[in-house]
Amino acid sequence: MSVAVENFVKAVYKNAKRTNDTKPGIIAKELGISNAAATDMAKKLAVKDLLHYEKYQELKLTVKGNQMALNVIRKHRLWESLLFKMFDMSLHDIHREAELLEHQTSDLLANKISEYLGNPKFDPHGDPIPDKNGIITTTDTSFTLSKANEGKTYIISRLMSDDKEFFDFCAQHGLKYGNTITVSKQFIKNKMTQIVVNNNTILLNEDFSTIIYVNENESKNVQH
Amino acid sequence: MSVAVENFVKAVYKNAKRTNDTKPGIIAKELGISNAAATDMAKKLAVKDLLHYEKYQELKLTVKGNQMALNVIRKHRLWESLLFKMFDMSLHDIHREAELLEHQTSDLLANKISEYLGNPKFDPHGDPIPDKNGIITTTDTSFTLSKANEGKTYIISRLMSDDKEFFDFCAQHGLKYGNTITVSKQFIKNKMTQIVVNNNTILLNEDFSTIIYVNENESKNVQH
DNA sequence: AACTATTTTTAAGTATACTTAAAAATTTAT
DNA sequence: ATAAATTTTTAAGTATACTTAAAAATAGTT
Repeated sequence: MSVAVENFVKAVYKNAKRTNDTKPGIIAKELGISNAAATDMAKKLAVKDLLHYEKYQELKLTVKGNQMALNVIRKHRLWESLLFKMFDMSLHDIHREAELLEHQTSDLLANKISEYLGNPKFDPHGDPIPDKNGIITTTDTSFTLSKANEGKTYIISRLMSDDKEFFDFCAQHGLKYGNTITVSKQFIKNKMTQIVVNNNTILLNEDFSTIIYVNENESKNVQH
Repeated sequence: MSVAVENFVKAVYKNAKRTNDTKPGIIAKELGISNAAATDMAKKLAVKDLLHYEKYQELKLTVKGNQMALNVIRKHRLWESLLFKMFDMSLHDIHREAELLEHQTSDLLANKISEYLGNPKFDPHGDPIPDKNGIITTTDTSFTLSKANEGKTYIISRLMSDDKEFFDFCAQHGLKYGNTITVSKQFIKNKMTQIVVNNNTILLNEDFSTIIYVNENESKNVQH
């Protein structure tokens, strides 16, 4: 299946995880194409039995479409894990490379990469990696920094973003998957979170505190 | 530049290395497209200043086209080197993966891979890897097995093929880049070469003895 | 409930990378 | 040297994945 198809299916999958209003417009915005193109593609994918399409209704992946999305996501996250482990590159660069490589990777190679890495369950962003059957076994106990408690210490479990500026900020301040941070203050009214990382105090606004996910220090979720 | 363009330029480059009759037909055969499509593409690439095109004449890459070809070949051979090192996969499978990955790899990532591998000068087939400026410094002293001397021992330096059957044969008999083999007999009249690998005697016909390249045992070319 | 704004859809058109069929030129063989 | 074979080119057409513009339907607002 083509890159355009895989990306469309992936975008539908990801959107459906977040909202329950997955219509062509949102996907178009996500992929940077026109609404017309998205509607067009949706119709074509319905013919290929990748999603259910009815005029003006929500887009819903079929079982087949779901499998395809999970397979692409698996490859993306495996590539991120491999590149992160092997090379000194920014998470943002790694994400960009994985975005391309994910479409040109055989199942065989994906399995080899997974095996090499010890079949990891999370990528460097903390996102779960579906297994070869598309199954995500991990129960995610993490929550956003904005909901963390003052005075407590946490472990970063996800950096949920594609934004270069965010990753640059993270890299600069030691905000990295697996690292330990302490929440020194929650400014509820102003929606800011103050944290301590590597003995540096940083103030995060809502944009950032809601895309950084953490786990309790003693969490069972730290299996790598 | 698109995958089709990169593959076309690469095919022209490779053909020009072998023959001096690089016309659309040969490229078409190489890429598995029609002659018409090859002529068409040649015209388009001329507009992009990637090759010189004149009706019925040979296709000749411009400096820009040459650079593009070398860049793609570099990425291909780096991927082959990396996959060969990391994973237990057949050379044929590795070749197929590299054929796809080569088009989706930034220069940055290519450099990272090269660095990680210690900037190798040869890939697992023994083919030279252009450096980041497209320069191939290696002087190749290797020759085909068909031209080797009876009784002498050699080191395999290139397996020049894309053919799965050939690679399966190689894998089965220990014919691998860097391995040592002895030529026990040359059947000049019948164009066969008898070799000894791992204490096994194998008879190779012309098809195989002309795509297996070797170096003298004491060669200076064994720099990895 | 009706008007407005937004979204979705349809329709028509574009670029890329092919295809087949036939014409034109070149190459090969006698 | 000329006919036959092959290759190259041109021409017309297709599928994919988009675009813009306008019509149709839905959603939001008062």
